[in-house]
Amino acid sequence: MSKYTTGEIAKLCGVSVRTVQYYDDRGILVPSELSEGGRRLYSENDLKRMRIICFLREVGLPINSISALFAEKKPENIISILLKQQEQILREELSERQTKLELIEGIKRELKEIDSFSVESIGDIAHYMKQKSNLNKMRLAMVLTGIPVSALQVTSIVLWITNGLWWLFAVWAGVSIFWGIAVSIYYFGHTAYICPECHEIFSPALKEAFWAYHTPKMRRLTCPKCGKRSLCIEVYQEKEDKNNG
Amino acid sequence: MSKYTTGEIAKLCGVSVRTVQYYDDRGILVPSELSEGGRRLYSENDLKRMRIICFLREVGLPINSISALFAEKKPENIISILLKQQEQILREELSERQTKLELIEGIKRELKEIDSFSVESIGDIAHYMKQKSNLNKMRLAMVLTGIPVSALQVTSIVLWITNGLWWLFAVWAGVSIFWGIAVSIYYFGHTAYICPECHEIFSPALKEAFWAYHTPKMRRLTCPKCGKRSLCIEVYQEKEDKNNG
DNA sequence: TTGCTCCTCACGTCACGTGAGGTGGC
DNA sequence: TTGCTCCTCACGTCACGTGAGGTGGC
Repeated sequence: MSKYTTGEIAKLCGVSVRTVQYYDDRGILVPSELSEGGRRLYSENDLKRMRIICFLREVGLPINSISALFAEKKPENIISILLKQQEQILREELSERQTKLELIEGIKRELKEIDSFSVESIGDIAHYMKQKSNLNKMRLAMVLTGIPVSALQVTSIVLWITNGLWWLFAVWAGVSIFWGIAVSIYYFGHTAYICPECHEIFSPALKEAFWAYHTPKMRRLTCPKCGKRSLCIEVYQEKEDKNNG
Repeated sequence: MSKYTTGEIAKLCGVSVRTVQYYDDRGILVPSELSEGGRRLYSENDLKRMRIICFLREVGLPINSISALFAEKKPENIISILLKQQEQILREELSERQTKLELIEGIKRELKEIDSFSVESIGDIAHYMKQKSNLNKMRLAMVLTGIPVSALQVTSIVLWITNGLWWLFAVWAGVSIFWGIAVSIYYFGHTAYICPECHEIFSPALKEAFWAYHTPKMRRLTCPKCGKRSLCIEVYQEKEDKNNG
């Protein structure tokens, strides 16, 4: 019977000597023999067991589970459960990394759009990205409520031209003005802006915000804290009573 | 100026109190004030900094990197590098989990095909799976070398029927017999079999293996160790001089 | 005798979680 | 006075890596 030393086992299984020693400490691969000098000697069966251990480790099973597996009288019963659990864990870890990657992708996109960026602006963008879905939901809701108003507009114009029905157009005018005011109040009540200079989050006066130059993501506003006028990132604001005096 | 306690900061950022304290220990978020009783008091700016830290942690950046980032005079220079590195790391971790998942998928498939399985058979299957690509490469090579032989066969038969050219068929017979012997020797020289009973890996005698009943993955052979005749898994064998006596 | 391998401590890793035992603040 | 929050140690996690200082085996 050929016997293997620690180093030989390590080389055959592609791990470090320390790992083989560690598996002895943890009791999952105790050498079947010790030399007079106290050195570990592994048998052919030990090598096979080590190969099994290495495979289970490659799959990601923790040593405790491997230990439990070998302690079991009928390991067949437990192995498939362990593998299923491990599969579940791996899937979760996968989607976790996916999320992190998407966060990085997101911030890289946003950083490209900003010319002067500081570390603080990362905080701003992070805030913006977290509230992004809320913001998008609100915008979608606004567009959806706008559909009947637009439909009324088209109908009223068509009927005015074809049938001379002027009063429907007048109704549309009334409704659309009311709708516009309501939507504006709602919208600016639920959005806030981040000053790129001092990173203050503020809600502008309705009339300033309404007429201000803006892009889909930003609006040129005057920061109430630093007083500078610049393009501010729009973010969603949770409705909460303000207690800043 | 409103001041936040440890617990408030923790709640606002969705982390534990211990985490806030830990960030103080690590020096990435030192409270701007302490109460007389020695309690941490955080300012509005501290909260913003904490939000940045939390975002960077969510992305997976280690605390050392965050610390380095804040220590930098021009953090803009370093942040994009850090994010790129992190992206790289995440991609590697992703493919690592992918590999582990594929290993589990593989072993689950193999386990289904075996009726009586023990933990040792997992070692066998792991061995088989590792050598699988080698085995497939060899089989492909054999098929490819077989193509000219088959082509010769078809040609010779066609010419025999249409032109009465019998000698080409004779040539084919000679070549194909030679090819068959050569391939068999090569094939069985590079494959081994695992006994499902005692998990011994052995190379059978050529003539037994050649005639034995087999499936694409297994062959019914007699194990030289335990003497039992059973369906053995075929594995690839690295060519190496054997020194077992 | 000289390399090489192996041995046993024992600390370090990473970002906290989890008590223990004590105290501040409403 | 009573809960509640917060404080500081300090150990535990997980699978080894990495010396240090010493020794076995060819």
